[in-house]
Amino acid sequence: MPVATSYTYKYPRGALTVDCVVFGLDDSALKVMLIQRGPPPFEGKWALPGGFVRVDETLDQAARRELEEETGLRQVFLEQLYTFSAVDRDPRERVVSVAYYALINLGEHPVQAASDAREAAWFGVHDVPSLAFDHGEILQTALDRLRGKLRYQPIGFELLPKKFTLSQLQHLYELVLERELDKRNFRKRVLSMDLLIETDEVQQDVAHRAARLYRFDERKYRRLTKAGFHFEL
Amino acid sequence: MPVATSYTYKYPRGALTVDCVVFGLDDSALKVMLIQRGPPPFEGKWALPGGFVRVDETLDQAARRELEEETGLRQVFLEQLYTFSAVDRDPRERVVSVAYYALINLGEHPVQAASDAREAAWFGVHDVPSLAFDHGEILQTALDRLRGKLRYQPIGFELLPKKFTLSQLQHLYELVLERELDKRNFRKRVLSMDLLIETDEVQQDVAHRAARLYRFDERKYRRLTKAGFHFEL
DNA sequence: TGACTTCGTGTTGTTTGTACACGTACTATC
DNA sequence: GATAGTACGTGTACAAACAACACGAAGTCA
Repeated sequence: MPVATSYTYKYPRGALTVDCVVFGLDDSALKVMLIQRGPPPFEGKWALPGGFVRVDETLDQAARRELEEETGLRQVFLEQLYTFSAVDRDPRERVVSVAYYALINLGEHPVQAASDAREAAWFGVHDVPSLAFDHGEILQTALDRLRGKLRYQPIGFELLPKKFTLSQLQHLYELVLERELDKRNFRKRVLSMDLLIETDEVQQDVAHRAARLYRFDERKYRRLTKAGFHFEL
Repeated sequence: MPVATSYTYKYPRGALTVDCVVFGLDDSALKVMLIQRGPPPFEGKWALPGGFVRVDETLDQAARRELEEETGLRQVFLEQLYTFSAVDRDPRERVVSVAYYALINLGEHPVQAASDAREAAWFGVHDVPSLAFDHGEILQTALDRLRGKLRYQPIGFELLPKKFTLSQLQHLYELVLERELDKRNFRKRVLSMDLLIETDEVQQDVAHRAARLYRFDERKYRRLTKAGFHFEL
């Protein structure tokens, strides 16, 4: 550890943080993970997980580090969203924040209690309390981005288990896009892209006829993408 | 002016800059504006216009200020692109840069010589020299974004004069998307959106039959957008 | 007046999108 | 073991959108 206890610059510098909007899919709703703040400002309020960027790490690294420190999540889909810079967005001092969004499957990524004992919880995206800082605006931006991207990039699969049924996939699209889709037409389109691998397994433990499980063929998708293929649902 | 000559913090802080990718449309090609660097590092190399963010301004404000200072451009279309944060992207010290892209019409926005005497020039986007810092990567990201957005947002009009011909519009799409479009089909689609206002003027000073001039109906576009309309070309 | 350039316009065949219903497989309960 | 309940998996027909394609008219210039 360096002994230095302060750093001096010729001009004032704002601080730089990352904030993560973590989306998860419950069987019934699209959820977002929030953390209850300990220290002021906004003590006790809910906020997005995030924190200060260190001087020797990239923003992606910072986002992944904070995500793991505060929620235990590792190796998730994570993408930069937007950089927020309102001068008074943090009441303490100037803070610019680079927002990220992450997509995880709730079943395969149980969220551990945060290591520093702050409480983490899932909220339905249409049922979040008032948030600290400008995190409400960040969340709204993330939702818009997710809705936009879902149509023309295969990011929805990040919200599902590796093996999933076509009904689960359709349900996910209906939840995010907020409109109903026709079952037969949806299946026709999805399968016509030829990017799903039909496994020989079916759903377990359901109280009705079990549906077939599929996997997303990511290798094939990447191959096709390089050849100019354009995903769209 | 404050008397203080230094600012001290408990932890080291990187600097924050903005960089602008300014696209302009010449009659024959899509161009990008570059500035020749004076001081080291990368002295004499071409780079994107940009500079340090002040502690009391937003990123948008910083981008507009730098754009005006270095190129004289004001009141242009400007949108945040991405934030670049490779630890060694600036050899002097840690610098995180928020990239913006701007779209201007070359005829209506002649670029003045930069006030601080650095040279500014336009380059065809496929004909740029090796750039300072990671500006080559930033430019490539901006090009990808422009190509992607052109399809589903009416940003192309920013590159044209207020009154333009359908051929100019088509030409722009062909230049950016890098493929030929069918004239009759293009016109049919554009006009069917009913967002262009036919003026009673025609092109001037051309050595052939003059084409009719149109204007983009931005008010109507905004109105329709609020009602759920989705632009697509 | 003739040569040259760009403008502006419709139709047809093909592909894609959309609307729509029912028998089957399996589980749980009585 | 019969029955009720639930979600699964499938095809067709009509409408709309897309793609391919050519030529006469308007205007300038020499």
